[in-house]
Amino acid sequence: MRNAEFDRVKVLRSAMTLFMEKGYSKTSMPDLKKATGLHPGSIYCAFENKRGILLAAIEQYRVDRNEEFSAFFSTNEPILDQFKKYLDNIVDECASCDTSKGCLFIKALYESTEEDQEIKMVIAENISQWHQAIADKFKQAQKAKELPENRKSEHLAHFLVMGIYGLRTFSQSHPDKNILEALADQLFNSIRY
Amino acid sequence: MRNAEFDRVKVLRSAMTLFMEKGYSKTSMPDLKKATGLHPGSIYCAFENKRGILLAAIEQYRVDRNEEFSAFFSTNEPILDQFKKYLDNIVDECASCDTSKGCLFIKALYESTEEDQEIKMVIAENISQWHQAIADKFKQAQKAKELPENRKSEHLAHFLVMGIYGLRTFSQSHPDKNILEALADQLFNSIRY
DNA sequence: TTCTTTCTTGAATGTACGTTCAAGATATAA
DNA sequence: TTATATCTTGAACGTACATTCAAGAAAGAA
Repeated sequence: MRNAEFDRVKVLRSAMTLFMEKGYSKTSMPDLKKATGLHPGSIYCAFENKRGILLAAIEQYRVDRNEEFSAFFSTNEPILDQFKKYLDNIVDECASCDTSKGCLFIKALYESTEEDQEIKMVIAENISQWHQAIADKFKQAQKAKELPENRKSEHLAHFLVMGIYGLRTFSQSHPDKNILEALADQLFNSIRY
Repeated sequence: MRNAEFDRVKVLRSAMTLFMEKGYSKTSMPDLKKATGLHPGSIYCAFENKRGILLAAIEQYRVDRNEEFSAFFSTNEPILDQFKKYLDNIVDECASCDTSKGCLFIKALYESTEEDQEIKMVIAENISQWHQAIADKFKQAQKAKELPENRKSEHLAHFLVMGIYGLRTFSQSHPDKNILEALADQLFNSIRY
């Protein structure tokens, strides 16, 4: 007879930002209260506990990144040009030094412990979906003769995923735009030829 | 008039292992006490505080990885063969699913916050040294005509560092030896040619 | 042996956190 | 308007942690 007052998506985006900036452990309930405007009781009612917020935030992150991916690949350009712009955007994120623009999957993966296999599994599944979406695009590019067909699209996708993770991780210590662009170029070229 | 009873290096290796397995935040003083056999007082006397243990562990990690690096590159083989074995060893670490065999630099980088710029700086400096050591080896390989000279050794080294970070991060969710080997092969090839 | 310096011990302290829950507020239905 | 169901509030609770420190132990010097 009464609906919740808060916007679930907005709350999750706030939590996402905090988890990326400070990490899960160092994000306290007071932090979440301050960022979301929600009181502990409401948070616990909506997400059960702190871990529930993380899981919901990861799911929201997946949805958001998914939409972003689709946007990059829904133009009329050649697929390789779409990939180039997709990579450029990642390089921009890496070079921005904006900690909230990192990858929540990586951040949560590195923070998850042995006891928390579920989080690892959820993220692994999300990454697999992302990998598959990339592989599908490479397959399309091969059919359109934009790419040679001597290498499997799944392999190319794995290499791109690895490269993106490398870029993101490298930028943690060396957020130098010139270097990152050169690395992205070489990565792109070693996929193209 | 009395020497400390504990072996500093052993203590730091224990701490290193804990920090890699559980992360810094989730490693508690009771954990450290159990793993090192040292009581809080002794730990605080030797390292000032928990953060001091992390800094000392990072330094020990640097020393250990440095020795390992030198060992791989002190044979009489061609330098590219040394690189191949170096990479193979990293792939083995990644595929082993042994959380203690990860990279403490990455782990600590991803856990460090904005307020802890010193940790980030220390690690960035350590990574730069590692990068330079790799670049020097590539330079040697170029002089020995093992590598073409059309790309700067510093760039090749950056690409290798990025690739290794990519492999390590990728293996966090997909510790599949076959995939990792294929990725390492492509990485190695895109440096060679 | 005795003295003195240094290291070791582990209980105690203060703090900060995740979580709970009962009282209060508010929106819808009757 | 009144009743009722649901959401919101925030104080309170228990726990676990990093850190301290004074007492005890032990090694070397005299």
